[in-house]
Amino acid sequence: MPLSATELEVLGSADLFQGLSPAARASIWASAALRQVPPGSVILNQGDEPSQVYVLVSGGVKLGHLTPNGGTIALEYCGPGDVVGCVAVLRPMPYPVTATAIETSVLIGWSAAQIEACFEEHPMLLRNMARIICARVDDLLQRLRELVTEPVEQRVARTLQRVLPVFEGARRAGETALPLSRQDIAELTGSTHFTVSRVMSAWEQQGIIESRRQRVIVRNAPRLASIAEGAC
Amino acid sequence: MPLSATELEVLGSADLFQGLSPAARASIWASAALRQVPPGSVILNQGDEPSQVYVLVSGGVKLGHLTPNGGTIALEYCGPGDVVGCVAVLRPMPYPVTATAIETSVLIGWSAAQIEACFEEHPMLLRNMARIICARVDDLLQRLRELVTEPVEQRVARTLQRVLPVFEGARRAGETALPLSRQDIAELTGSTHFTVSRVMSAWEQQGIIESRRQRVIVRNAPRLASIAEGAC
DNA sequence: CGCGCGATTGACGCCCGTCAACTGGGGTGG
DNA sequence: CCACCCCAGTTGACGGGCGTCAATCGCGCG
Repeated sequence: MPLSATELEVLGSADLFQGLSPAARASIWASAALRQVPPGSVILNQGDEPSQVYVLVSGGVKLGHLTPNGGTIALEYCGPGDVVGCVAVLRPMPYPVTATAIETSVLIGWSAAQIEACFEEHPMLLRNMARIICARVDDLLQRLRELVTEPVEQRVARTLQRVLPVFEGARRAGETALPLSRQDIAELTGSTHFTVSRVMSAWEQQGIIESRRQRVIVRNAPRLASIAEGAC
Repeated sequence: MPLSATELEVLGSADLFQGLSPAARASIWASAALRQVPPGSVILNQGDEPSQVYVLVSGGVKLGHLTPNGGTIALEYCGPGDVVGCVAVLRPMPYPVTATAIETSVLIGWSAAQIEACFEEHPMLLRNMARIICARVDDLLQRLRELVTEPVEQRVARTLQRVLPVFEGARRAGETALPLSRQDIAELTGSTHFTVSRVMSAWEQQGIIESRRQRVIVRNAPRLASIAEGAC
């Protein structure tokens, strides 16, 4: 199955392939396998030996870390162009997260050996991969800081801000319905769906957001931003 | 100033240089500058533009992240062989942490341009760097999980366990005095020195640890491990 | 249309952060 | 060599944020 023009455009603007010549890109993409998955399916599983790296072409993927006591910590919601499984292929250790499709998604993937070969042939690919992982370090560090220093309300506000661009497709601002349950947001903030519900109920009364079952619409983004920055 | 035999041995077993030929190592080390710093001096500062990467040859370095409200989160205590500043050189963003010497330390360092040249000539160096950053991702992820799911006492136990090997030089087990104040441990656990003091007072009464001013000695490591694992 | 599951709301309590006061060990200067 | 003083550590009191549990509601998919 060949990629469509819009899919190729997505790949072309993906961080992983920046600075590579068209020829290099073509060669790298040629060795990839295409995979389409339905919503809810698991793409790779925490604890498994790393075998594949993917770049998301279309759809959406949730990265979650399972805790020993049955809870889960949501790490990131990925959109088109994002890399999935990047931390694992660079070293022989089990995947630290589980990746689940939240909608019908198309990915292109490489086996560990294939991506290895690409690294050898195109050093820039490895550079890009390293940079992407550095971005993840920054993100985790920020999350750690927020968890230690900020109350739940502020973290929820930050989370909504952070997730918004992922789901904004061609939508206009103020009209994007985030497909997130209270539980999803709790996992993103390191909290519980009870506390999240209380926070969001208060916001809805103030007109900052609007919410239906499993859906959140941000109505007053500036106000949300000020809460995220700590203005009470 | 040339490196001593023991210093060369430390560098040789550093993760960053694994898989490189003696010739490659010599070439990489030749382009490095040696730097010696007294205790308490700042090696690189959070927010500065990244200019240097270092490998710690001897001594000890603390990596801390400063929060907007004046607090600090301790990320890691580095020992000989560890890389300092690795996340920053791979991309043009300010250092996310401040590195401070906790004792007289010797480091070898490269400028961004120099390390760049080494990457080009020795791809394995970049591979190793990427792997080291992946290890940091794992560490941050684990810290995040602990912060969300575990009470302070458990996190303090984990912290002592984690920091012990850094300070164990040629010491025998059960005799290593960790040079950490209550405040230091609080910053490592995302807590306060009050709570840490309470936890450690209880432990001292049970003979698990012994403590003096700015010093902690683990007397009953197995017991500490069981607390770290959540056995109350 | 009915049922299942996500959301809401209240009650309760505990962990731990905050503030204040006190103690004592050890380094420094006289 | 002693005395002073600074700062890390200790301990108690207090309160609030938020996790936990239980009960109920009601949207929306099948």
